[in-house]
Order: sequence, then structure tokens, then C-alpha cells
Amino acid sequence: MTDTRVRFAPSPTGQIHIGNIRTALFNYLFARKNDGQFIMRIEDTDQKRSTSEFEEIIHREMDWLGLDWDEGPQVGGEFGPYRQSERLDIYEEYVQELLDKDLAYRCYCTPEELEEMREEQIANDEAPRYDGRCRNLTEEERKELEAEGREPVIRFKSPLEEEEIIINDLVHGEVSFSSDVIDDFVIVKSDGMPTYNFAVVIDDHLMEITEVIRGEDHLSNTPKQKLLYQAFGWESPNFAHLPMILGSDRSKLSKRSGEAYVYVSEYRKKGYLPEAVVNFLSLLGWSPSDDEEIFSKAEIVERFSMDRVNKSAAVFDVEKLDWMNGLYIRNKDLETVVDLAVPYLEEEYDIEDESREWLELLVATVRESIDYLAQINDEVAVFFEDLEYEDEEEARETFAEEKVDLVLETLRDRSQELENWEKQDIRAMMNQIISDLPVGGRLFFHPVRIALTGEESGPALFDVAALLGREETINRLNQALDLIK
RNA sequence: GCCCCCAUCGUCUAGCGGCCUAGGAUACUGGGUUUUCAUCUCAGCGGCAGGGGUUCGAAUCCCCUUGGGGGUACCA
Repeated sequence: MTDTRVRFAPSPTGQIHIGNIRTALFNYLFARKNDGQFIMRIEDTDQKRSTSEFEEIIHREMDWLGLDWDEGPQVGGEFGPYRQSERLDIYEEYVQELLDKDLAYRCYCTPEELEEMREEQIANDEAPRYDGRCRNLTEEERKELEAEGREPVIRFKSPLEEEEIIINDLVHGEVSFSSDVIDDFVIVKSDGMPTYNFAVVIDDHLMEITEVIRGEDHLSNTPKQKLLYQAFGWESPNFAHLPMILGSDRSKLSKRSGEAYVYVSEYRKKGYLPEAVVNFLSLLGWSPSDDEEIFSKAEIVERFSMDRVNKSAAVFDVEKLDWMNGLYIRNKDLETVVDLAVPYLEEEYDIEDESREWLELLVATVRESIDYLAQINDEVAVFFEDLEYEDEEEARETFAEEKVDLVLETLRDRSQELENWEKQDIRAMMNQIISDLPVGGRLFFHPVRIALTGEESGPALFDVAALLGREETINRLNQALDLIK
């Protein structure tokens, strides 16, 4: 039995997309579940768009989500190099093999000629495909074309006789294509770089990949690759084409498709927790056999299986992610959440002088009402900024209600006298006032809340008072009293 | 246009011929808890795209229609 070897093969041509990271996740889960190897391969054959910065970004986001790989750039491995741009000599060897077997040929058509051909075919209602005009060039014709300074591409000879190409997909089952729809596709570009369809086959074979797990957008590339495996006489790996992740408008998730963030970095920056993102993503296209859905990565690995991956595309539902992330924020240990929240707080407020204890109380108080860390600054504003009534006129009216002055004065005076300005003591003091005075809870909490925060709603009042501190609490109560003098 | 894939509540999904009067989650609505909001909790709302078959029996199998998605590059 061969060991499971799967790979994640991103191209470093941009920010890493949430759909790509889901593919990475599923590869990771599959590898770990089967005690196999998870390989990272950088597909940087697009010289114009690939950059090393983007490669670093891929690493960074994978690290953030805790998706570690066993072989790849930086970590190394026996099957390297793991960057396609460093494997050019390898591809060359195999291209030569195809050329020698007369399974590939040089094509001198220019992009303009190709474009013209395509347009003509479309105008005639034909499927656009390369017509094979360079397939049988004589030696002389070739020399002539080369003399013109044309840089050829190399094309694969797709079968002339129709044959059925069957892909046995782990998620879709049998999928078949007619070889008629496959034209003589390019395997080496004029700059000497292999194309995706070619390099991927060579690498997956040489790296002994057992399962190719990738997005469904690659399904229609697969017959071309299958042809290549056949040409080399290689056994092809198993394929598993994962359902697409769609935006809220049901089209491919992209920057233009609505409000959802599409790059992993955006989720990181907004303060989504990696555990929550992994958990949420795992449920996009896969489901466990029971009704549970909150899982650690280890639990997902344990339950993961390719036959529970479903076939239909999934809309990325940010609202559900928000709920799940909020759940993680609330359930995580406070210390860690404080550490994570501090950078966000620092962006807007000066918290250098605040004690760790105070920060812990602050975070504990507001974490209940946020979905991601970046939201924290809105919630805590009332503790950092000067008191500002949401509606001063209404505040005045509230304070002017019967007995409210008494409530505010009593609270102010007893606050002055309270021995320990601690959450629990403040709570006891407030409850005592309610039972001592001829007022109900409503006549106490509502005006006091407005006096202390200026707002109609917010965290529990004793938390608010504790966070504000004795002095500021008294100040704000006086400020309210001044309003009705 | 052509090729391929897909089709259960708004959304993520369970369901692999009878356990389905279709289950869970989210969202939404209402109740309770918290003398506010949130959290938590309970309840409600809401779906098998349509049409043909097959079968004693179909959300489940087959066909067609419709709808959605992907591909159709010297991008991956």
C-alpha cells in the first residue's frame, strides 16, 4: 500500500483567496487523517505575475491557520525542488520525450493569428480550438518560420481518433469527456516555461502524489492531464474536485461579488480567530456524520473523509462565520482574548497606562457582544471618550423624572463611601439602593445607564461603573445632576 | 455557441427507496433568563426547481426541461 501524498499547489500571483485556503485545508485534513504527507508546491510558471512577496503571503496565512506542510520550499524534502521555476530542466527532459515520441510539436502561430482563428471559428458557430495548422510542418517550413524570428510554443498532439476520457473522481464519481473537445494544447510557452497542464502532471507524478485534491474549476482541465499521463505511460493519481465557494450573488467568490472578504488576510486583520475560520471552512463542502459543528482542527481531522464531501457549490455565508467566530471569542480563555484584542485597542486608544486587570475586565465585559476583534473599538468607546449623550434632550427628560434626582444623588454619595470599588461590591451597593429607595429597577438602571454612558443600552452597569472607576462614575453622575439643576 | 459539473429551508447542510408529517445550524420572529443590550435558553417561521417515468412505495433511481456554476488562454 502506498503512502498518502497530497499537495497544495498555489501560484504566487496574488493575495491568497479564501477558496484556495479551503482547498489547502482539505488537502491538509486528508493528509493528516490518512497519516500521509502534505506537500506545498509553488506553481510560479507565470513569470509576469508571480512574485516572492506573494509566496511569503501564502506561507503567512497558512501559518496563521496552522496548516503545516511536510515538504515544500523552505522545509525541503526528497522530491524537490518545490518551486516549478526551479524545475525547468526536469520539464525539458519530458518535453523532449514527447517530441521524440512524436506526441508533441512546435507551433509558430502568433497570438494574433490565434486570435484571428478564434474569432473566425466563433463567427462560424464552431467551438474555438486550435486547428493544428503547425502539426505537420516540413523541416523547411519550420526553418522559414524560425528565420522570421518566431519563438515557437510546443503543443501536445491530442488524439485524432475520438476516444472517451474517463476521470474517476473521488467526489463526483465517473466523469467522461470526449477527446474531440480537446485541441492540441500548449505545453511549453514561447518563453520556455511549461504551462500549468503540463507541469502539474510531471510534478504530481514525480512527487508521487496519490490524490490530487483541488477546486472544481480544474475539472475541465483534467482530461488534458489524463491524456498526458497516458502519453507518458504513467498511472494517474486519484482526483477529487472540491465544490466551488460562491459569493452571496452565487457567482465565483471574488472582490466584485459583494460584501464578503475574499482574501484570507482580510479575515486575519478583522480579528477572526484561526480556529473559527478553519472550523467554518471545513463545513463548506464537507459535513460530519452527526449534527455537531463546533470542532477543533484535531476533531475535524478525526472525522474527515472524502466521501462526506458534497458535490454542490456553497455560498460563503459571512453571517454564519460571524456567529461562529463570536462563539470562539466568548469561549476562549480570557487571557488570550485580551492579548489578541490589545493590538486593536492600541490602534484607537491610549491604553499604555491601563492595568492588565482593567483590560481584562474591559475585554470580559465587551466580548459578549462582538463577532470579531476589530469590532471591539466601537464597544469600548464609552470608557475612553468623554461622556456624550446620544440625545441630550431626552437624557434631561429622563433625569427630570420623579425620584431620579434622588437615585442619582444616592448613588453618587454611596459611591463616595464604598470601601472597595470592585465589581461585586458595586453590584451589591446598587441592589441595596434599589431596595432602600422607593423605586423599581427601571427607574434606577435606565437613568443611571444614560448618566454613565450616555446611551440606552450597553454592558451590565456594575461592570460599566467598575471600568469607569470611582472618580469618573461620580463625575458623570454630577454631570447628570447639573443637567436638571 | 460548445464541453463539464451541480440542484433539499434566504444561507451552510443531514438524507445514499419505506425510519421524512424532511433533521440540525445560521439568519429572522416571539417567549424566558439577565431589572437594559448582548450572551444563554425555549418556541415559531421557512425547503425537496418543474414535468415525465421506474416501483407496492421516491427528496432519494432514470429521462427531459429549467435554473445555477465552472471551463473553453502562450493564467493557474
